[in-house]
Amino acid sequence: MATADLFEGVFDGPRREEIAPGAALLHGFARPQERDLIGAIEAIVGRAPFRHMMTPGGHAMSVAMTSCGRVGWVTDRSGYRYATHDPQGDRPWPEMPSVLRDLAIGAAAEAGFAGFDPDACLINRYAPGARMALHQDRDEQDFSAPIVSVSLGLPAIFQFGGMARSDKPRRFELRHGDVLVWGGESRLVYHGVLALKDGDHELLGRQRINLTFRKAL
DNA sequence: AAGTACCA
DNA sequence: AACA
Repeated sequence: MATADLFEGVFDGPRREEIAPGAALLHGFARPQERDLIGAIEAIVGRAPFRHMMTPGGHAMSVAMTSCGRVGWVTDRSGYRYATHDPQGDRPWPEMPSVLRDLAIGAAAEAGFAGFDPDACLINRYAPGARMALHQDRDEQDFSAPIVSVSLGLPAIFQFGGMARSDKPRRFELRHGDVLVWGGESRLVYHGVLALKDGDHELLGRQRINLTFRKAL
């Protein structure tokens, strides 16, 4: 039996996988802070609840969203944009907690993007069946900053494509504690998430929570 | 400038 | 599951 088999299914510390130029999958990077991250998310959601936003085409998104930080990403019939205030309640978004911000900065540095200074963190909740169609993150002002994506709870299949929507996406499983960073040549790649398979995560139950850090302004 | 992570 |  190979040594690796002895560790099958056992957390053996962070592992970095370069999946494309400028893109790194940091397996298990967020595991040490998992409880603090979940606590911080609960506090944010208490003040800015998850909601299903409307696409410009008038369809409710299957993923429920909220934000924290200087600005949050919003969509409604008038389009996509970053806004300083939560449209539901017209209050500023909750501040970005240090445990979230420091994790994102650390992951970015680990992936080769030292000096990342996120001003927005979009928090996405996937219930079973929720998905995210292939799209680009292009509502930010400065594409020199990477995107940092933290996965918590149930695993999901992430699609990582190319610069053209027609480029066939590759698939990667994103598990609890994984952090995916993409920037540089990969900053504008099309990406998405397949419909979430049902399951029961020991900390988060029947859901996946994704944190996406950006420099929007 | 137009279109958008949506749907069938 | 990907496509038009």
